[in-house]
Amino acid sequence: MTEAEPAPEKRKRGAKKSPPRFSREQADVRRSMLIDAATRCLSVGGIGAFTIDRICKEAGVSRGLINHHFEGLDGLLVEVYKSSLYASVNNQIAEAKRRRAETSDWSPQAALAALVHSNFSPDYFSRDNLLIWLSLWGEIAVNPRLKAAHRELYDAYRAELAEDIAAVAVPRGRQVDAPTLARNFIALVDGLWLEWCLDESVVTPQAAEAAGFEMLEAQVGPLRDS
Amino acid sequence: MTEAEPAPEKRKRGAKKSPPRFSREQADVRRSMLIDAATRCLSVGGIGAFTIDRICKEAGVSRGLINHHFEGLDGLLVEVYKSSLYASVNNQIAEAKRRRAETSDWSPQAALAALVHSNFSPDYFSRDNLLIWLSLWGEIAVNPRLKAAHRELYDAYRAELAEDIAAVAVPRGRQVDAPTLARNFIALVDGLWLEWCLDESVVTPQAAEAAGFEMLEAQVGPLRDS
DNA sequence: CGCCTTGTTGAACGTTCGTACAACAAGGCG
DNA sequence: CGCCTTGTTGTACGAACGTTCAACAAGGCG
Repeated sequence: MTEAEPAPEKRKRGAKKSPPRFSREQADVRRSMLIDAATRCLSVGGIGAFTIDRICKEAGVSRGLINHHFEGLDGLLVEVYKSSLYASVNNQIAEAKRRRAETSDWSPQAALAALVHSNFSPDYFSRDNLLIWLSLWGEIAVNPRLKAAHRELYDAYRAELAEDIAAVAVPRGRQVDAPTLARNFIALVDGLWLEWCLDESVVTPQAAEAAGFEMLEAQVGPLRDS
Repeated sequence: MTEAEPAPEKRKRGAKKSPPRFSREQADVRRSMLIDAATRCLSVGGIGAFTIDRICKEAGVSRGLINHHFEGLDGLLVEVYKSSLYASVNNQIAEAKRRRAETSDWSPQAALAALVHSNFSPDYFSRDNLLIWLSLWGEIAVNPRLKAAHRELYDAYRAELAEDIAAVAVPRGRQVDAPTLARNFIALVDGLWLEWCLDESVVTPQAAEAAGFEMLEAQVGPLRDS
């Protein structure tokens, strides 16, 4: 819009060939662009900014493109969920599984500490990211399709965390209700994250991480011995 | 709408006087009706159901009434916040203050236990109620006016909880960081509440209350001695 | 009974929303 | 160079949105 307009009048036949008005992209590339733009809108204006007009303007494309690449706006929202939440959580699960399998390189407590720590990395424990989650939580509570996906995702994450906890507690001879502890830990992290997003003066990411470790260490013993 | 319609045709002059088409209410009464209807809409459909049409239909009044009693739809949202969240939290604070002042009737640990317990009462720890909070959290993160109100409210609640914690810990000779513990407790409760709303199979209100007490008792000693 | 206040109505308006679709053009291919 | 595929555009459309406001009428008062 702000670029220099190249002669608004109709081009004569003899004029030089006009520059391309747009570029064609592979379907995957364009989908990623739209998902990224939609995610950006969410992190700025919440679910109220999740509209065709704003997303397309943010992506720099025309209004018709979302319905060409996705099943309506709802379809795009599901893809944003998968791309943002699903991908990042599944990534955490996959890395945790890998660490727990490599018993030669990773002690159980180091693997658990790494999983806990990853919850508080700036990429994840950020305000932008939380605003996306907050918007999606509000939708998950209402949208059955998202709700089912979210349950499956959280179940997997909770199970992985419980396994990591048990892998530390059992050799130490500690009697721990690992699933319950995992559930409470996740609740604490989400709650601290929420508080931080609504009022950043209440808690720092460092303090939140300390609180998370303290909850676990109270039951399974020290995890941060470095 | 479902009432028997009394003769749709135009009434003749000689006909009996027609029944009132609506009833006039005091401003306070009508405001309460609209706030209640708006709250109901939020608890059912989230922030997406917070529209003039649905709220007025839910309240059984015409579309023009919201703008007559409130400063637009945003004004009504602020009133819903004050009515739902503000009122219930301030109520908890007031009761906690009263209990803590009546040292003859309430021991410090009983007062703290009562405050903790109130977080899990069915009136408060309910799915309907959480959907309202979830909707409002999403708005608080975006709306500066709501954000300021929310910070003030949570600061007051956190301070009261910290005082109740200190009132138990100090006589027992326990060294406790009461403000931090209060903050972590609130985060845990909100997180458990959130998890329960998104997937009720993960946690029960009873289990959530147990988790809350355990977090506090790990630092200040037993609270539930009955 | 008739007036008056004012809570209430409902239509009208301009805006924004999501979707559909015909027209367009970019880039590959022969 | 011209055709063809298909990603992209931009308009059109109906529905729903928030707001405004003139008209209405319910209920109190004299």
